[in-house]
Amino acid sequence: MPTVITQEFRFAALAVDVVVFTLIKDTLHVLLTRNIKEPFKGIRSLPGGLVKESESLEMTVKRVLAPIIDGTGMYMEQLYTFGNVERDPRSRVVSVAYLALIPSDAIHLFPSTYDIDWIPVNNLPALAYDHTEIIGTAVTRLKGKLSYTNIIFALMPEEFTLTKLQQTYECILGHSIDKRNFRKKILQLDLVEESGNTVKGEPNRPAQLYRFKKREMIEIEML
Amino acid sequence: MPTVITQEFRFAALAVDVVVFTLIKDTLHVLLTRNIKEPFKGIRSLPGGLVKESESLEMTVKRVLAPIIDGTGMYMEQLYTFGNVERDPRSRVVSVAYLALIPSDAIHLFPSTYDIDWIPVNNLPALAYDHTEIIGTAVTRLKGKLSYTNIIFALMPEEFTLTKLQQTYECILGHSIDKRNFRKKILQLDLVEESGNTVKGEPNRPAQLYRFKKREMIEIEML
DNA sequence: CCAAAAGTGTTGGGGCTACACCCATGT
DNA sequence: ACATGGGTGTAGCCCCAACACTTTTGG
Repeated sequence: MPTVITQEFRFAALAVDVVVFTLIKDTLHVLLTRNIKEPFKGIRSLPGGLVKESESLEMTVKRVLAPIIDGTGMYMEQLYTFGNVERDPRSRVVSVAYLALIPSDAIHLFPSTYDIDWIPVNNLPALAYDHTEIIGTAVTRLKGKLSYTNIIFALMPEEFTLTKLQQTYECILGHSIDKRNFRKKILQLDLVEESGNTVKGEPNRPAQLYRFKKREMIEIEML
Repeated sequence: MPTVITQEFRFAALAVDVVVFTLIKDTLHVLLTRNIKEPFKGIRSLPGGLVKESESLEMTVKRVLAPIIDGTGMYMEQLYTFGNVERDPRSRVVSVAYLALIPSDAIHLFPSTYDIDWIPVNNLPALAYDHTEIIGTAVTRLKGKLSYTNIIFALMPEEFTLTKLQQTYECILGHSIDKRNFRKKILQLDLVEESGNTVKGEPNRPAQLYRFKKREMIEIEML
């Protein structure tokens, strides 16, 4: 690399795009905004923004999300960098995509001038840029991580029933799981503990509530 | 994002750094160059370079490697993007790191004015920038992929013995594997076939040579 | 004939899958 | 009492891990 980096190499803008997933009514949803300016006016896209000179990539992600959702304690990881020459029609923009997960009880959007919504990933409209591809990459990553990490904790509220946990796996993986085997496996892995509380007010036997012992990602053979 | 991307956002240079691994004498080696200019004169670093305006990231990787090694048919994947503000003392440089693998019979370096060598990953010298961290990330990725893909093909020559294949797994994973179980598993996965040739000229029983049926990466439960 | 690495089967145990009924509550 | 989801155990099978000796060649 050259000793001095000339202006010739500062042609690209650097952006982040964030794929925020959550679970709504047993369906995986992604956070989308609607562009208010050309060249994609009216078309939906992922929340994102240009990196500023004094910001790390993670800082940019937090800044971009701050006006939209409460990202406190949110799980976040770098997903992939999309650098095709033609991916942004305005000029060369290289985008570092991030994957973020928030629990289903923290999905409330802040009041905003932006037009922002949760959209089911299985029913996406046409999106700006290469954002359809980015979301596809994110879904693949999430599915993969479900089977060798405890990442699912990042989609669950503080307390939850084992049935709810199982449904979460099922609707992301796209296939059903045997109830007894699932419970044996989860309990044996020793990742959750009873909270002592139960679900009340339903016309059936009240379910035991559980919580994760640790809310940090570890690698472990799951399903 | 703004409609027009002003010069204010074009502060960063974009670079690629490539972690090229190969196997030499049953040890994982990485390709390192020695810097000939400040601020890291004399210090080793990964081969890399600044992305040009008309290049995709992959094109930059190929251009950077072309004078050094024959990368024809080389396996390559994007590894991670390193974007800390202070990672390059000269100015803001965001680097997209790539992981590349080449077979042990294709490691010959092109004659070059650069000072380039294969260095064992377990015995790295101090490196420039955050390149030690990048190599660490690459080793972790490689180990992980060994267990759920057939990626090892990218480190093997066209023909090889099963013992050699096993040794390759062992020295990357860092633990030994039972010979009979290993051979059962590999043959059952149906990834390799006998080439018909045998090793000649050794003072012991000649080993059968095998080749991979397909030299492209697939996901499959390995070890 | 000796040294060196190649090649080959079996057995036991643990984990996964498949499967059906009783329980506790609200109405 | 009934409707609804919660909660539980077992048996067969498959896969994995552990383990040692014979074979083939060159010198």
